[in-house]
Parts: sequence; C-alpha cells; structure tokens
Amino acid sequence: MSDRRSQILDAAAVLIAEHGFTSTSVDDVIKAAKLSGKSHFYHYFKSKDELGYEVLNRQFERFSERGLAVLREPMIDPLERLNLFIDSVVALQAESGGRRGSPFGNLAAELADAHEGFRVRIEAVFERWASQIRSLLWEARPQLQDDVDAVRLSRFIIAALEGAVLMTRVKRDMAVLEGIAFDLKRFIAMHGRDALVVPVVRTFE
Amino acid sequence: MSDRRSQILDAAAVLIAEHGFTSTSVDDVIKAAKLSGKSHFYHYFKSKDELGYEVLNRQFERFSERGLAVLREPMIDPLERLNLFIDSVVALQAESGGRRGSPFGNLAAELADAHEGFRVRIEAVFERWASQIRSLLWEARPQLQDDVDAVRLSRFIIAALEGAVLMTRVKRDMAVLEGIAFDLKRFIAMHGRDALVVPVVRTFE
DNA sequence: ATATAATAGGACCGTACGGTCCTAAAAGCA
DNA sequence: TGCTTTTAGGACCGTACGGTCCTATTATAT
Repeated sequence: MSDRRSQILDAAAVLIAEHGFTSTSVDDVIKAAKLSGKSHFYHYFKSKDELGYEVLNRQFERFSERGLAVLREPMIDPLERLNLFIDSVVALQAESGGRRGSPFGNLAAELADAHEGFRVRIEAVFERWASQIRSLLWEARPQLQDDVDAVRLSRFIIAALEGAVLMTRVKRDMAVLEGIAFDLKRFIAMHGRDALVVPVVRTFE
Repeated sequence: MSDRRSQILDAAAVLIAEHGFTSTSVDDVIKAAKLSGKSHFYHYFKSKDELGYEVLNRQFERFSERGLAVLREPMIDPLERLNLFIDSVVALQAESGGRRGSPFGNLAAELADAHEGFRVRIEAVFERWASQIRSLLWEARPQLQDDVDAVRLSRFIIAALEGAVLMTRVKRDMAVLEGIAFDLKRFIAMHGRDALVVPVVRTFE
C-alpha cells in the first residue's frame, strides 16, 4: 500500500471523525492530504464512497489492535480484561475530551438509513466486535452464572458504550461516560458466579 | 398555530426521521407538505435550521406525552412505571421494525459536532428526559438501596436505550432492542432494596 | 371595504459538490 | 533507453441546495 494512500486515508479519517462523512467533501480531503487536485485523489480512489469504506475498515483495524486487543490477553483474568477494555474506551474518549465519539456509532446514525453500503459494513463491524466479547465470555464461563446469555450480554455492553459515548459527546462531559462505565462494570460483575444473585425481572401485580 | 405550519412540521419530522436533517432538503419538505413553492415555505419559517429546531421541539413534546407520560402515573408503582416506560420504547421502535431509531440520538450523532445550535438543543432534550427519570427514582427511594445514584442511573438508562436503538437500526433486528431492554430491567431491579446483592466492582488480585 | 395574511408559481443567484477530462512534468523501474 | 506510475494543475459539467425576489390571486378578519 502506497504511502500516499495511507496519508489520504488518515486525513480523511480525522475529517470524517470531526464532521461526519456527508459534511466532509473530497476537496476537504485533498486539502488536508496536500494533494495537487481532484485527479490526484481519483488516481487512488474510484469514488468518495470507496474512500469512506476504507476509512471505516481502517478504523476497525485500529480499534481491534488498540482497544479490542486487551480482550485477548491470555495472561489476564477474562472478566478483568473486560474491565480493562471498558477503561480503554474511556481513556480513548478522554483524549478528545469526549468530543470525538465512536467512529462506528457516528457513521451508523448518519448513514444507516440513507446508505445501504455503509449500513452493512457497520453491521459487520458491530458483529465482529460482539464476537470478540462473546469469545471472552465463553472463556470466562467457569466464573459466570450458568444462565448467562453471551449474545445478549455482548450486545448490551456495546450498546451501553455506544450510547454513553454519544451522550458524552452531546453533553461535552467525560463524567457521563465515566459514570456509565462504572455502572456497566457493576452490571457485568452481577453475572459472576460469586455474585449473590439478583432477582429476575420483577413483576408487580 | 396555523394548520399549515403543523402540516409542514409533521412532514418534515417524517423526512428527517427517515433520512436525517442534512439529507432532507427544503424542496423535499415542500413536496411532502404540498406547498406551492419556496416562498410558501419561507412564509412560515425563516430558515431550514429554524424548521429543524421546531421539529426537534415537537418530537420531544410528543415523546413526553406519549412515552415519558407513564413515568408520571401516580397510581402505579414507580419501578413498575420504569419497566413500562422501557416497554413503550420497545413498542415504539417495533412500529417501524426498528428502522426509525431515536429522533434525538440520530440528530445528536449527525449534528453534535457540526452544528452548535442543534447540539445545545439536543443536550437540553436529554437533560429533560433524565430529569423525569430522576424524579421517578426519588419517588421510588423507599424501595431502592440507599446508595443509588439517581443522576448516574438515569444517564445509564438513557444511554443504554439510545445505544440499543442505534444498534437495532443498524442490524435491522428488533431482537437486539428486546434483549437490551430485558437486561436493562434486570440492572434496574438490582438496585432494589430487596435485591440481595451485588458485588461492588470487583478487584482482581 | 380595506388591510393583512395565506396561497400560488416561477425566475433567479451563488455556492458547493462529486466526478470527468486533458495536458504535462517528474520519478521509478525495466 | 523506454515504459509506467505518480504528481501537478486546471477547465469543465451537471446537479443540488438554501435562499431571495417578484407578481398575482384568494381568504380572512376588522
């Protein structure tokens, strides 16, 4: 992969993270990546959409290496890894003061309805993410209660984090994310075999 | 408030819910509301942004009457009201097969960075929403553990729902929302005075 | 009856955008 | 040396968009 291509993808990633995909014009990308003009850009990418797809791919790869990686650390207790992962999400958002948001969630909300090509790719991202959490939960099985539903729990974790990051961005306040991260850890701990249980969903007559 | 104005706001609400604010053009709104032309539209609204603000306002009012209302029902047990509210969110999404998403979360993700005017208005929406949940939690105080943090819990509930709705929209699968709603209810139940329970966040060696 | 607001419809403007095309100079490689 | 890729830069096109302006006609309320 050529140097120039990476440069373009990096520049585009920043712009898209800051302003969204639709609001980022090809000319903006050209300026940010210091290209000579449109033809220079279209020498590397066949369309703006293709650029977007590749940026999304890269974002997930980065996230997989830098964030999700801890989920696979074999020397650490699985449930502890999950806590560390949640902490890493908080830390990542802290870098931008909670202003950046999730590169996946942002695109999802922006394009899920309008652009099928993006929708399926974002769906795949969430699925791969969920799948890594499921593996971890499977590994943590001996420490978990028998009736833990890994599919449901993995989705819950992702939804809570995505929602938290979104609210944090709107309120411009990291405390929102920190609080939710704290509660999310408690919710996970509640599934431990040693957690003295927990009522099933209560019914009020 | 004139009839025509409402008509325009309703049409715009649908379009914005379907395609987002940016992707909804004034001409689209004109066509959907069967106006005669641009001047007809600008007779009622001074700009597209103003239209957007009013639509957002209306969406929250509707949500407050139709969704949040149950939180205030004085004859029902407070915690049960919370469960009913969560069910109503699920039911509302079910109407569109989970495709609609949250009118607030969608706008938030689309415009939080790009458009300060919307950002502050969306922030206000989340705040009003959280405040209603906080009131309910205060009312439910006798049934809750003493250390329940209403601010934190109310944010958690909103974040989980917003994240759930977003993921559901991406996956086009109501089961996602249903599962998360189920877990969310369990999490809330965990704060009950009668819940035996529950480890504080675990520390590993 | 008269003023005001609502409806109708079209011309127009400036700007931005994604994308194409064309020419030509450097750079890299065989 | 030649051939291909990369860089450079500009002209151009069609379309879409938010917004303004202008002219009329029809309702509505005072």
